[in-house]
Amino acid sequence: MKITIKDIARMAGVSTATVSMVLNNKDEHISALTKEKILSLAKEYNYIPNTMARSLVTKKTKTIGLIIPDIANPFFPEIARGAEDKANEAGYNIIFCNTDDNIEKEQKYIDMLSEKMVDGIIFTASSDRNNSLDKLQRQSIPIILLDRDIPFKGDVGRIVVNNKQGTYEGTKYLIEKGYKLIAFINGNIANETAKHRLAGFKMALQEYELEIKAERMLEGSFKREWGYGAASWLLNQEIPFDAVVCGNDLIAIGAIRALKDGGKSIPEDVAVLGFDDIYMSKLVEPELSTISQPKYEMGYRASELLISMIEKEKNMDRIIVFDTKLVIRKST
Amino acid sequence: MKITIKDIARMAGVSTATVSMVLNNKDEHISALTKEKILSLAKEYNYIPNTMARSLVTKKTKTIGLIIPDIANPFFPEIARGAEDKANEAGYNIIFCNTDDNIEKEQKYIDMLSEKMVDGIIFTASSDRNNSLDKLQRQSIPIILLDRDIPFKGDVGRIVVNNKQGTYEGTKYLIEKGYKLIAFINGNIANETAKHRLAGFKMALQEYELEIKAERMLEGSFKREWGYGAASWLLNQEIPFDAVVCGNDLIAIGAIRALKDGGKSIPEDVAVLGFDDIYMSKLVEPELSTISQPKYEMGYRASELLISMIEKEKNMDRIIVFDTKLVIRKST
DNA sequence: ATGAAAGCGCTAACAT
DNA sequence: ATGTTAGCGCTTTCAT
Repeated sequence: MKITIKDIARMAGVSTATVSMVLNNKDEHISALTKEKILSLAKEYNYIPNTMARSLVTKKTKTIGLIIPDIANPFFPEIARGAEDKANEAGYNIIFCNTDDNIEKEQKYIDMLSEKMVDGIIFTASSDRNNSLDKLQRQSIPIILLDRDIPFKGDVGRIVVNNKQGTYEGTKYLIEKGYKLIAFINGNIANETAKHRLAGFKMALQEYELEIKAERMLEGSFKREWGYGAASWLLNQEIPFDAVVCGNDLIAIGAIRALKDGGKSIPEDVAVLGFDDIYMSKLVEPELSTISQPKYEMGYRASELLISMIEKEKNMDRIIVFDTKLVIRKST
Repeated sequence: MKITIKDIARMAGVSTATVSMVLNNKDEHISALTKEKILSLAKEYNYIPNTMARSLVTKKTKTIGLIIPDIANPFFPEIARGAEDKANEAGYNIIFCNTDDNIEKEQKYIDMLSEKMVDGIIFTASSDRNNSLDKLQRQSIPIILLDRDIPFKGDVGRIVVNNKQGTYEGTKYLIEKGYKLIAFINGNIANETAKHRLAGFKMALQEYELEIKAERMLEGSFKREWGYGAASWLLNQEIPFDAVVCGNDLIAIGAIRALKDGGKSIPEDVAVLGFDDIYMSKLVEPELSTISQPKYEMGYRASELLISMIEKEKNMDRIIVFDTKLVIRKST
């Protein structure tokens, strides 16, 4: 049997307005006595405010939506954790949604979230063929585009990492270490991220006047199985290579396995460089060198930016660009 | 500028009641014509129902809370994914919360969730010194206790795995393979889970009349660092052992590393058995044999049970016990 | 087949 | 310092 401000008002012999004010600390002109009375009554009867009722009038729900492809993909848990931590600090809750990069699911979730009147959305968009964003904008729900920087001209916040710079530096490092025949196993190139990573790779080769050979640049998906398949293919085709930079760590982990199965030793015969720095990159053997993204912080800052947009703070940058960090372990 | 049923009612020249009924498919006695009119108006103006207003009267929010220690812990993403998938199928959203096994955070989240009027909560409880559950029960919010089966006499659903049976079978397998000096590196024994896993281990030793030596049973935390430390200690103390079963995979992965650093080869010198079957157990070298829990399904069934409790279905079991499955890979 | 009206629990002017 | 009132957007009897 839930108790409401009405009940408390009756018991305290005051109006609901008074109770509401006290309970929301807008109590400048409330006498200490009634304040006391209300507070103790609230405690005694274990009063729990009904935020739905509040939200209905204030138009704020203190909840934000987090739309990602898949929480079970090792790249996302840390991001989600960062986002949740900041949200929680600021008194917000997070509703999380897994889209599997499927546009219909994205649309459906976006609809659900806007029905739930979330105050804002953090969105890892699968692609830009997506009118959901326009829909959201029309409702003027603040949006943060996270990780995947799709072209969208609306007023959104962006959290991106400098992918091109990342592979550029990683590849450069390899070149300066003396590797000359460097392959690139990419994820799905429909993805902006994949494009930028490839661009950084090429840029480094160009700068050092190394040949950019198509047969050494493979494109597939951001999965371990693809990394395994691609590296095996390179081996089977007897395409010469002494290093391979990978679109992400999962690909790299698959590639390492294929290389080892093919009798290569790492990094002596072939160096392998990953991207992301997921938890398990420290656990494979040899430990994976990788281009690290600050995942936790990306999530954290995404929430932070979103909340500042929600609360209409001025003068903050709408775009935060993170630099990657080259982490050298044992595979290069 | 959001549009409401009131607007639609005005435009269609009908009452809000009629609009509400049509939009909720309670339209048995509504003429096809007005139905049509309302539906097309709703579409044209891109009507989005305000679920807060709805919830205020129906007392249902179609959202459920998921309280776990840490989404960045590799054990939880799959569970969360399973829970979210089922919730989504049934039209529910999930609010997720990370407690770090910290009681204050648990309490705070539980309060937030009950203010948000979630329809139910899936809860991985850190301990039973916790009156939050009573609080929830008083509000008659359905609860599922997931994974950690704390003693609580209220009316809750439970999703548990047969931990004792798991380590029993795993240990038995090791014994039958000929291992005789089996160590056990456990997590924090304050935890019911840890207790049961230890009990299964002992049971197997007993059954085969193997000595249960205290020096071979270590207790720490469910972390990789502890696994490394514990295995190193065993080595340094020159305590004889030819196999080690671990409280979870993270511990096992740490132990493998320590053993390798100590010059042991696995499984020739020492066999290592994990528990959980997290994603990365396939990636370490040698691939980890482990006692597998059906994490995705546990999450999925947790949502399913919770939703059936919310929707007051009868005759379903309030407790679902999952069996573990011994997965033999290369480390044993 | 449709409408009128009450009310969910709360906040926010505006009065007093 | 506190009360009155209206209303947020919706659902749900009960009438008609």
